[in-house]
Amino acid sequence: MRKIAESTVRRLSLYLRFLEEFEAKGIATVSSGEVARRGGTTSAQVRKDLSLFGSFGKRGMGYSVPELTRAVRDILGLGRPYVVAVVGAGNVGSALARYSGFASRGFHVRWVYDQDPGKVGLSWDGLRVRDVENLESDLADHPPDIVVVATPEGAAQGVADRLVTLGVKAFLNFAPVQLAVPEDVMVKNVNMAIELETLSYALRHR
Amino acid sequence: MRKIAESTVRRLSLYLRFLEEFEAKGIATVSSGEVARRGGTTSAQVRKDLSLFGSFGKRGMGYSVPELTRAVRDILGLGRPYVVAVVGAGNVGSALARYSGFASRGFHVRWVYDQDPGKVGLSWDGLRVRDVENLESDLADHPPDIVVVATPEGAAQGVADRLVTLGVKAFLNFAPVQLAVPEDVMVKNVNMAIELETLSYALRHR
DNA sequence: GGATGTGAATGTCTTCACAGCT
DNA sequence: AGCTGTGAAGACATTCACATCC
Repeated sequence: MRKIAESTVRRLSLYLRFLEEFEAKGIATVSSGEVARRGGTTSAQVRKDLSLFGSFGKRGMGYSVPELTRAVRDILGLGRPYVVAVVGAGNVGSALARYSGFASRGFHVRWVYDQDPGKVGLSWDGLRVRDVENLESDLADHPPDIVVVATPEGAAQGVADRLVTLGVKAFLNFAPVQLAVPEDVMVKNVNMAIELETLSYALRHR
Repeated sequence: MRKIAESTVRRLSLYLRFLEEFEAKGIATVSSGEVARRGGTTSAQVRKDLSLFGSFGKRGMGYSVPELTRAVRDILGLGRPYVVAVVGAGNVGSALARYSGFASRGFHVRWVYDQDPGKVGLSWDGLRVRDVENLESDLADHPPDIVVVATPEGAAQGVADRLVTLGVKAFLNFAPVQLAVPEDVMVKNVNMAIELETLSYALRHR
């Protein structure tokens, strides 16, 4: 399949949320315009995004909500569950591990790690915080699909290196460092400082 | 000033982090190539990003770290402090209110609100959680520069409306809804589902 | 009639490549 | 010689507009 822009994937993920709402309300069909209005974009954009993956609508009719929902879920790879590990049981790790929105989309946090003996052994919603020493023994056989890195800055690269060795192919990185990983490993960075600074930039320049 | 792409602003914010590290290490000058390598981009991109705002380097020499750091901080609007309020004292709100990285960049969380009487009155690192009823009486005279919306989905729009009325011009929205606000109000959305789903998309399509 | 799907046109961002300073 | 600053070229993304089909 042809290369798809990340912006397209992000919009599909956004549309999916609306589609799930429509489905929950029992709405049978939607037009590209309705999805667009909800998502703050244009009907042409919605149609183009979808058309990159196939023809899901009926001319004159719009899209069947259940069919399109299933199609988008499938495009996004949500047709199967993902095992997630969180490394770093600080503020961020704690919030993520407890966040129920993850599981409802098929992302199951099965492991939480920390280095601090004061945190190891604590139980969060039935999930025990384990010593980061156990990474290899726990995960060597079945590496998680996705690892959330929520360690302090200094520990992130070392943890990532160990997990890459174990075969982890996708990281969601909250540590404010650029992780160095092999070509075939994906890293998605989330950085609150950047989000706030785009706001401060905008506040200043208007 | 000409319109600057958000991607440029995000990169500048990233460069700033590296510049601050270089400055802390006492490094006097950097080239665009050094910043680029650190940030996973190209030297031409770094020079172009900076040139949109002025000429900060010396040909043949590179950029003075202290001068460039100051310039980028200024571009991003970080020359002054920002008062931040957090609405919603759940997992996300709690993590953000306690996150020390905010204050070090000049973003000072001065207010935390929740609706739940069980949370109101709790003290987090010296910051008392207040009842969301008090929004107007607390903030009418001096609305915060930025409000972090970390409420449940259903409460977000109502809270945003009240804050817009109070004069708030910038929101960082963690609630998974598209907030409707006037033209001159900025909303930056942060949505973990989207981040995870760009990863699941990538895991599926390779 | 009404909404999709899609080439073509437009707009935006990134990369190239080199003149111009130090 | 080395590195910046920047027009020009190229790549990429969005919007337009309309033929096509239900």
